Amino acid sequence: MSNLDQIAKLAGFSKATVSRVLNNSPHVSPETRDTILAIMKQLDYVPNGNAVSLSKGRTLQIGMCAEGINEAMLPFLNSFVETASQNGYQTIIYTSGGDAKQELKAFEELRRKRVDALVIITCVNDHALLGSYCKYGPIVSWQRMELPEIRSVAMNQYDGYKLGVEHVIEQGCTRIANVLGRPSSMNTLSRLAAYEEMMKKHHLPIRHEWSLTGIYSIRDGERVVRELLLGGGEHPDAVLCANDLVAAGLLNEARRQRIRVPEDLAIVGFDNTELAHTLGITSIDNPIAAQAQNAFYLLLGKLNQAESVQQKLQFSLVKRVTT
Amino acid sequence: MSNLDQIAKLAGFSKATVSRVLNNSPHVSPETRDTILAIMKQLDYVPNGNAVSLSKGRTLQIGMCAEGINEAMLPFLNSFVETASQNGYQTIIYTSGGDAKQELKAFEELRRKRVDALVIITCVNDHALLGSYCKYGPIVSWQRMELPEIRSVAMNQYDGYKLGVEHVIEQGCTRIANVLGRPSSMNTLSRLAAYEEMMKKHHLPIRHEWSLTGIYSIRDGERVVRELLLGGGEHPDAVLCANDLVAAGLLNEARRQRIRVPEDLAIVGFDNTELAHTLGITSIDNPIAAQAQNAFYLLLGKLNQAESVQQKLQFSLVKRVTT
DNA sequence: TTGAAAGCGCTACCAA
DNA sequence: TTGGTAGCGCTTTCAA
Repeated sequence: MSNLDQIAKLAGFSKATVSRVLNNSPHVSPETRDTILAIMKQLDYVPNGNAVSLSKGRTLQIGMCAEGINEAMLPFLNSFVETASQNGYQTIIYTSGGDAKQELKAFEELRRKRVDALVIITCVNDHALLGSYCKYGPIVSWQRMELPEIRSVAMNQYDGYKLGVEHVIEQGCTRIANVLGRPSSMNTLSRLAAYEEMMKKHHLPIRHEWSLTGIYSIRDGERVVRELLLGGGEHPDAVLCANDLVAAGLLNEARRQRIRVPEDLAIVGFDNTELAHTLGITSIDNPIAAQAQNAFYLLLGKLNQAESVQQKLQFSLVKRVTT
Repeated sequence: MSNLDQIAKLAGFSKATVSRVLNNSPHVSPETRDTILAIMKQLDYVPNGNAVSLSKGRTLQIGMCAEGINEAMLPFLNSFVETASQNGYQTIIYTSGGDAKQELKAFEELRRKRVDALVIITCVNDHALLGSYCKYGPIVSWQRMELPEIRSVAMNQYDGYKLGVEHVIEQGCTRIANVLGRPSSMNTLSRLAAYEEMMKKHHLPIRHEWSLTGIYSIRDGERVVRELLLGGGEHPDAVLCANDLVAAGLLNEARRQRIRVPEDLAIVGFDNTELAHTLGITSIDNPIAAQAQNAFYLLLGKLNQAESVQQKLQFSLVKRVTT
């Protein structure tokens, strides 16, 4: 493995000049540049990334923090990784499995200067604690946060959820249930607020036992059918789901139980993923890839002390056969 | 931001001693250690990751190369990231979007010592070219490779596919179609070989127009129904799918077209993912998470010049309602 | 047990 | 346009 020193010696120039060639400095004569480039090629030279990072004080690496990666995050992840890459940044994944200690390691890596910035997909630590890491570098979040220091690129799901509630009401549903994710996350609270407002506006009854939380996956969705639709008493005639996975599980199990969709039960997903399209699930479109781009450019802006232009985004409802 | 030098000065010891404390060297007296640790805590000190990497010549980072991340890779990705993390290694994602030039950047990062090793999920460059990067660090692959230098942790799908073909034949199917992924990948070839062998063994006709390639996603699976099952003439009575996504698309579209499953058409997926479970798709179980662990330990072994123990793995068929 | 000093490989400032 | 040199922050031998 050759290094700058060797190149400099062989070419008969100083390390400084070789470094200039490496960094495309205009202050190098064409002949000198050619000579040096030739030697580099000959020795199969590439600069050592760690040395560059140490010297420059920047790694061109961005950390991505999540409990674990699932389908719902894929559009965000792919879009972020690609956007970053186009701008010369690599993405390091830190998954915590929901362990707060483990999660904190990602933030420590920011402090240790292994990454220049951090993007949170989901996090479990106290937000204020995480916010204290902002002094080590820019942090942005997908998950909505309670602090001003860590901006979130996610949209206020209040607006999106309202579309869903409005839609099933228009379809004639009156007994509307919510199947939600993390119990007291901002998204859940926003959705509940939208739900309650719409229900009140239309003078429909709000039944708290029809708002379930902690539902995330296909299997969770299947379980919901048993909890919400198979017991005695009155059943909901519409369910708004935490995401399309849940909606898929719900739909599948409902059909298995001979519940007619949408006649007896309307189902609305969230995010409008490929899965919703495939299974014909009505879903609320959430422009996730664009949010990831916003996230990256927000970080890049802070890294370069420049203002970054953010795309304006909005929700929309895609009606399919489940409503 | 404090550094080693400041800690050393404040503590009244040399940098060497401070470094020893950092690296848990036994050659430090307890009192010295305590003093130094106290100062570190007081100054909120953490070592600079880049400096450590440069000095040690190792980054504790492993690159992961893929065209893009999709659901099928998630179990591998999550398992790999977690296993790596447990062993002190972080994972950097490099996606190429199928662009060979872009993909090569991941391998250049190995050469530049930004990562200690590389794991290939999928790659598009010439294998021999990629193999030439082995001199810069260990490389292992999930996708099967044609070179001995880059070992693959994937299993020979010949064995798995045979289970599938055998199964549908046992169910009484005779007109068996294959829906495959990358046209001339080793997996596709292995599957075709298994198919042909089983068909010959049972004296069943092999119809090459019933072997489709380049099918990956749910939507692709939906398309297959139109191509394979809706035209005039004879139709297959069983389809073995590239993966569970394809099987899901196929199943869904078949039902939409009023094709009875499994009476008129048996469907077998591959990988036995959550989706297959949910939709009740018979699938061939592929222990992917374990393969990811094998991949990591293979790399770790080479990094530490030690032999690594590999888990022995095998396929199995999970029968559900689509056969 | 501790310290001095020579790396690790590159950047960037100041002179020339 | 080029070179000298002092960093960047930590590790690791060699001596003491």
